[in-house]
Amino acid sequence: MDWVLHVDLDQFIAAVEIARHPELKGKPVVVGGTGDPTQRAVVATASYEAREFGVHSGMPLRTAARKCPDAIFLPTDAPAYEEVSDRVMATLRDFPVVVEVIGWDEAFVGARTEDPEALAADLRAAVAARTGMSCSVGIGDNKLRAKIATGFAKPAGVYRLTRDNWVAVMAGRPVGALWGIGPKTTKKLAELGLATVEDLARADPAVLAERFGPNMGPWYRTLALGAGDPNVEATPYVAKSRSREVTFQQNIDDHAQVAAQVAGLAKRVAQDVADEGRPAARVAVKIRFAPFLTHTRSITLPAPSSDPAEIERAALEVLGLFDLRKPIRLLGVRAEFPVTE
DNA sequence: TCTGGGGTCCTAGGACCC
DNA sequence: TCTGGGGTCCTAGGACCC
Repeated sequence: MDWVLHVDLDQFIAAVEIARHPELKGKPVVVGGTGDPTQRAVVATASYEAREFGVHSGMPLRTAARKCPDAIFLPTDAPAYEEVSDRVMATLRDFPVVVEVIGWDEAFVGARTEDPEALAADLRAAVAARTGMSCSVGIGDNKLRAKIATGFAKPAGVYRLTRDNWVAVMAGRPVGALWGIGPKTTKKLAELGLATVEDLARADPAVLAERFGPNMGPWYRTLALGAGDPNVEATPYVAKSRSREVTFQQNIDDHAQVAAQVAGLAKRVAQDVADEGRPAARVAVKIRFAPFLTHTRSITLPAPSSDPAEIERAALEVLGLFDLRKPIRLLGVRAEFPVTE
């Protein structure tokens, strides 16, 4: 029968660093930003040893340094991770399966087999042999179940989650265990008295629609039932937008400096748009004011354009829509491609 | 715990048109 | 006078994910 496997590399970024610095093996390693834990940046990945101290992805480096003072801090090196990631994905594609890449360190694998555990073991062995990377594999009858199964497989394991064991495994777990329900939605669901997956599965779709909208509300309930997309597709990724943003180590408030930064980001975005070979239809500017207030303004271009001068001009026009009296900690520029193409 | 960078999708209100 | 109903586009913001 048809299966969805979710392959997820274990502590991927830290694993790449440890592979090329073997002396780090067994030590708490934290990768993020420039590797300077006094800077404004967050943890990209922490090794399992660092996680023992409560360090996790997304945590400010400063906080990580406080929790784990002996950790080794390393800068993020995207090209190195991309190179290893490409080799992992190529390894998966060597199997008679469909591979859908969903990030540097994970992919869905669609396969027709009578023994998905054997396939998972073969994938794990091939990835380890070809790249030195350890991965975990979730087996499911759709993407949602496969993805959640991986959490139970980690580290370096395999786990199967299907309609047969969904209720037994998931019913009592908090709604946040579902892929697509984060902290904010968890809180709102709790206000409706819905804390567990079973609570959500039994909830009235009309009540959920009232609270979360006509699509999202009922969709949350289908997540709780374990419903998901069973189709794995190898179709290449087509970007809908390209963006660049920068957080300043010290807030800026000089208008000329702000305009220069926006122009610089616009130039980088314009290059990305040119590389894409498709014109942009909209240009947006994002500003995060101190302490942490984020606003976005955007305009539709008179006509889709790949012209760097036009994209820069549009970004500066959008910048003019903001009230710039507060200090700024982040600036971003985004170009969006036309919806229909 | 003073909170990156790069994305996606959904919601909702107002404009504008018939 | 104080008023419909639907459709689409534009824009801002929220939430989530890796």
